[in-house]
Amino acid sequence: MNKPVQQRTLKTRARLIDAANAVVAEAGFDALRVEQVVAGAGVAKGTFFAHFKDKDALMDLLIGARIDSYLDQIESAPTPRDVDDLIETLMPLLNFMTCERYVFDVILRLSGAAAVEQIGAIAMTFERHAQVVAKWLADGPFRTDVSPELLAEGVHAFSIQAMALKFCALHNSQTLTENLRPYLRAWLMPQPAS
Amino acid sequence: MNKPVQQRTLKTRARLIDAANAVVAEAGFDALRVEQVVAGAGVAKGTFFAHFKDKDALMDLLIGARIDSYLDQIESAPTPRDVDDLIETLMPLLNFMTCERYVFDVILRLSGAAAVEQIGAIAMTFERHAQVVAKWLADGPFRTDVSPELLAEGVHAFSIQAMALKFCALHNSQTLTENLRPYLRAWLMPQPAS
DNA sequence: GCCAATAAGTGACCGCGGTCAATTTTGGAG
DNA sequence: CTCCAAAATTGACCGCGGTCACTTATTGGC
Repeated sequence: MNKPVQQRTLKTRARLIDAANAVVAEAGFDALRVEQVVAGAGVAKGTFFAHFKDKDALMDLLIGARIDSYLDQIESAPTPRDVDDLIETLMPLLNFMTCERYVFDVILRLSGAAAVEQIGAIAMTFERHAQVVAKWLADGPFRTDVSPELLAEGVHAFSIQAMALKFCALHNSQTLTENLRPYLRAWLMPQPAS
Repeated sequence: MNKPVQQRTLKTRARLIDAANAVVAEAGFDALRVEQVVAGAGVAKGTFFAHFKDKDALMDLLIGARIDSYLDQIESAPTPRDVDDLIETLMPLLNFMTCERYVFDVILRLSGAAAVEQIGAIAMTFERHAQVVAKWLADGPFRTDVSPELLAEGVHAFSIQAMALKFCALHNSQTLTENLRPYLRAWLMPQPAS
């Protein structure tokens, strides 16, 4: 039984990821060029694509890792007591997801995997996000006529909506928080007329 | 005062759009190549970009026009009496928006204009969509504790969510309609526990 | 009808993501 | 140690969106 993966492979992969992180730190995600990454890692272009299916796969890794670290923070935060509390807890993540237009686009594009066998880091974080939020919503002072899972999916949908508005010239006069609050109030604590 | 736009310009533009529509009819939006469009129109590549800022601008026009025609149908439909009725009325539009993964991506990307002066066709249709739905929701048997405008934005957010799930391997076992129904029931007709 | 001034059109060229046949490196079998 | 098949790497090449200095057509003033 062969050692299935060589040491060299791991080293090259690490060099590519390090180089990519350096480029991102320097110039942001949108400015990342594959040629720059391979130059920084000291390998040929083809090597990059032997390690990553395409540029999106690298972005999935880089962005997914950061989302995951935000989720770590979120998971260790206390259960929010109301909508404002919930929003405040989510804000670091939402701010990261909208730090660049390009980042938001990549996240939307990769948040659903086309096939089960190619679920990426970002798609995983979305599952995790839903679970964390659902657990909160089951405990909190929110509506109980629908399942916490459905509520969490709604929080997700409205977060996407609010983030999209941030990039829209017609609606970006309000902050993300201000956009999100009325949605979540109406979603989580409805007061329908009798 | 000069005639600001020449006849030739309109003719070339029309030829480009015709050629683009022919390509789309033949092979779909995703397969459209600028080189194929200019070949079909009998002009040089540079001419294309004198008429459209980029390929997305052409897509905005083509896709926006189709969305608009679906909105015409929707607008002339009777006010929906319940959630299922609403979904059925919206379905032709939602089906078109998810006819190709590429089309959905373009719509998401162009649904918010980065600057007011460059609001495109798709962004316009989203405004129109919100107005049509808001008018319906004001009349129908739906919750009244929040404004019809906010309700309409929610319908939009959940529609996007349901469409995204259609492209997601983890959640595409249900149809778009089945995904959308529980969201809209919970959003438009909440029954919170007393 | 002629002549600038301006608008429209051209195509060679570039940037960058992605491919692949050829080459080098690796690690275990004999 | 030698050999070799699989794994890793290479870099020339391609596809395609987008640019721009230059050419060609149009139009209003004389």
